[in-house]
Parts: sequence; structure tokens; C-alpha cells
Amino acid sequence: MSQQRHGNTPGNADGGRAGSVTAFPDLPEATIARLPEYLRALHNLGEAGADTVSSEGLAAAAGVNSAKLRKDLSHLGSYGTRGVGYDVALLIDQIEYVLGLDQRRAVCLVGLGNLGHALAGYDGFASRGFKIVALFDADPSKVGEEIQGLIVRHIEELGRVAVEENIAIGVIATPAGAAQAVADVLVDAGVTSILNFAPCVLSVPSGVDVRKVDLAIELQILSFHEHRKASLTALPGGRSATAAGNQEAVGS
Amino acid sequence: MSQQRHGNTPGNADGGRAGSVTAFPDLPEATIARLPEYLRALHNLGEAGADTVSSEGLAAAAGVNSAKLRKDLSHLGSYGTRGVGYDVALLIDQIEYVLGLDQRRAVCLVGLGNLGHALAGYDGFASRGFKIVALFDADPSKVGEEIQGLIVRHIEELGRVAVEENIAIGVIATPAGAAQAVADVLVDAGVTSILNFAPCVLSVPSGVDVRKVDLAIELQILSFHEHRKASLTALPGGRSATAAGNQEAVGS
DNA sequence: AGGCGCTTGTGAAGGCGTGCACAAATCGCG
DNA sequence: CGCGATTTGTGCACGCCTTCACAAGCGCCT
Repeated sequence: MSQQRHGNTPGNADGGRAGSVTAFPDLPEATIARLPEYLRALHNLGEAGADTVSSEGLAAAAGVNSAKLRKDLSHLGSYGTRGVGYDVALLIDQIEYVLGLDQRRAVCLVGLGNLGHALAGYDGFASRGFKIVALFDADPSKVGEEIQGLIVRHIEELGRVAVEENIAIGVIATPAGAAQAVADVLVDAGVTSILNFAPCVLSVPSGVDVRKVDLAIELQILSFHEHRKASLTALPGGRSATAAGNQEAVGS
Repeated sequence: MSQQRHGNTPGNADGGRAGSVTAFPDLPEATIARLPEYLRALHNLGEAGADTVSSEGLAAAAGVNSAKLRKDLSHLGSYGTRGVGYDVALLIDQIEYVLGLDQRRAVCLVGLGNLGHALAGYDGFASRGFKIVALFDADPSKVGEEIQGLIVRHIEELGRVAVEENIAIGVIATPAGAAQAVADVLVDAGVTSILNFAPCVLSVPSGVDVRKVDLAIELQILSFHEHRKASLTALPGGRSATAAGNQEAVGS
């Protein structure tokens, strides 16, 4: 990781960030993971008619600490006004730019089982900067099926289509046994980002990013906390009748 | 502070850790989030016929560093044998116990749109310690529908059913606008763990755990990396991505 | 015009997690 | 029985992230 810190003077903070900004100030990974949440909160606020929002208000809407939010945003530059807050529209533009959402990204989806069908129909993708442009499956009985206006193609076509449609992001929703082979095909086709829903570890060349979502793992983590809570309430005499005292949003 | 390793000597490791173990050594959150991954890898290894596995081997199967794996496991106690490795079956039992998976947990699912249908049919839940015992929706046209052998009930029945079936975990797969109301109903019904697929922040009383899975956010994070990679390759520096193969997983 | 209240941006401190490197422990073999 | 090979368990140092607290900056009101 020889990531060179390159001087991010707040000087360029004004509106003119048209294409000239070379690379990115290396944002902390933790910050990047929160930017989408801020973005969603900002869109909500914007639709509610807010022109500006304070760090406190935005932090509440995004479910984080306000100091953390300010520090996160400060990494992008100075887009707030002291004494006033942040301009909602401006901040939306800035975050969308940083996340690369100003260009609608083409996504392909591999595996149209139960989950794949749901993902193909999930309108949260389209409404937040992504467009599913192709569906693939290895099962001949599924090929040809029309889902949400797209025809399911055989996975052998993936390489050709990926190039034609300039697909950079692939979503894997196959069973675990097929996932690695699919990943290999995706990588060969030039895909450099993969979202993996299959419960397995993918091996990919460096330069390819993989994010994994495992629904069962999330439940197992909750199960642990259930287990812990149960063993705690069993011990002290006072079975905490109602913990509903203080409202605290327990974020992830 | 006084992180006293509580005398969980390897002697009783086999069967004799019935419910009497007081509480849990407070495992680091990061460790907890990885335990399910270890568990999955162990099951794979076990089915492949392995009796024991080294930290190196298990780490590779789980996609993590071996030192990290050893430290994680050391938090549970000493369940390995130096010079040999870890007993697969024993470690499976131990992790399942810690995660509270020795008892099959009852889960209810609220919201049977596109995603809800997929979740209801996802066999990864049943195969990994969970059982969906009830489905709810607010839409009368969906109530009565049979999915995977379960009848969709109206959400007003949630309170009664949750108590009857002893449901501790609820999954929210509704639109964002309905999620908070559903969460309130779940909490009132005694549910203390919530897995939220709706793109919004939930406010719940302390003592209730919420984990959030937002599919679009995952894509947006990938989009950022795409954006960054694109702006790097545009530079004449010609450093072709040397980043080590990194497998990022959702969490925190 | 000047002061006052509000909010951002940030230096500093502390905590948490990671990875290295090695001592301790166990097994197999001569 | 002792020795070497192997692997676990862990002390330690380092870096990242979070949180606090406050100076700097901005707008509004008088």
C-alpha cells in the first residue's frame, strides 16, 4: 500500500471541480462506506424541502455522530458554511461525484434463482445510480426468460456482452458452488468490481474489488447478541422488565 | 481493562459447557463478525472429510489472515492443539455455541414484495440455524398467500404470533416508508434483534440490536472504487493496480 | 458597524484492531 | 527417551478510526 498522500488543500473547494481533479484524496475506507448513507439522507431532506442542513441534523438523519459526519465531509473539502450548515443540493452533487454516481453505471447480474429475481426487480438500484443491463444464468431452462424487460442470456455470452455494454460491475447471485467460476468469467470479461451474494470466498486478481453480502451471516451476528442478552438477563436478579427507557438508535 | 481470561480450560471443551457459563468474555465486535465466516469454512472442510485444520488452512478458506484467525479463536478459549491444528468438529460446536446457533432461532419476515419473497425462499437461512416461522404484510391482497408452506398474515397479528412462536429476530423487507412503523411493532412484540433491508435509519430502544443491509449502498461503494481506479489509470504514472487482492466484506 | 450566537472544521487524545514475531506446547521419529 | 519439526497462543507496536473540545468563520440583529 504505497498510497501517496497528495496535498489536498481546501483551496480547490469552490465549485469548479470539473474533471480536472486528478485522483482522489485517499479517503478513509470507513468514510467511504458512510457516504452513501449521507447521500440517502440528503435526498430525503431535499425532497422534504430543506435547502440547508446542519451537521447535527444530517448526522441524525444518517444515524451517526455529528463529529464523525463533519470529519467525514471535511475529507471531501469545505462544502459547509459556518453558522449555517451544508447546502443540501451542493453536497448531494459533491458526494455523487466522489462516488462516481454522476455517470449511471452498467451492472450485470449472474444467477437468476430466488434472490436473482428479486435483485433484478429491485428498483433501489435504478433509483440510486445503477442500471442492470444484462442478466445471465447457466441453466438453459432459464435462458430466454424475460425479467423486468430484460432477456436472460446464457453465461457464455457474458464476455461479449460485457464488452459491448461496458460493464464494470457484476453481481453474483448464484449458489456457492458456481460463484468462483462466475467470478473468473467476470474478471476475464473485464469486470473490476464484484458484489457477491454467494456464501463463499472469491479469489480474484489484484485490482478487482469484491464486496460480499451474506444474509445468513447477518442473522448469525444477531443471534450472537441474542445469546449474549439471554445469558445476561438470566444472571442478575432484576429481569430488566423494559429497557425502553432511553431511545438510542443502535446503528450497524 | 481487567480482561481476565475466564477459566474456560480446554478440559471441559467437549460437551460440558451447558448453559451454566455465566456471560461471555466480551468478544471484540470485529471478531464476532468473522465467526460466521469461520463457521461456514469449517463446515465446508468437514464435509470434505477433514478432521483437523491448521490456522493457515482455515484462514485461507475464510479469506483472512492466519494471525487474525488465531487471535479471534483465542478469544473463545484454547480449542487448538499446538503442532496439529484445530479439531474441525470441536471448533464447529464451539463457534455454534458462542453464536447461539445450538438452538434453532425463530425468525419472522415482514414485507413480501420482491425481496421478501426471495428471503422467504432462501434456504441459506434454514441450513444455518434459523427458521422462518411467520410472514407478515400490510397489504390485504398479499395476506393469505402461501409461500414456502407459510401463509402470509396481516401485520396486526404480529404481536400475538411473535409471543406464541417466541420470535426474537425480525427481518424487515418493506419499503423505507413503512420500516419504522414495522420496527415499532416488532419491538412492542418483544423482538430484540432486527435485520433491516429497508434503506432508512431505524430508531429503536436501547437493548434492541439492528443490523442493516442496503444493497444499493454496497454498489455505491464499489462505484467509488471504480471511479478511483478509472482516475488512476488515466494518470500517466502507469502504476497498474498493485493493490493486494482485498476481499472486503460488509460489516462493522 | 460591531458584537453575538451559531456552526463548521480540525488538532489532539484515546481506543480498537491488525499483523509481526516469537515463546510455549505438542507430536512423530530415530 | 530425547530431539526436531510444526503449529498454536500472545505480547507488542503500529496505524486507523472515533470522539472531544475549541478556535475560526459566518450571518444576523441591534
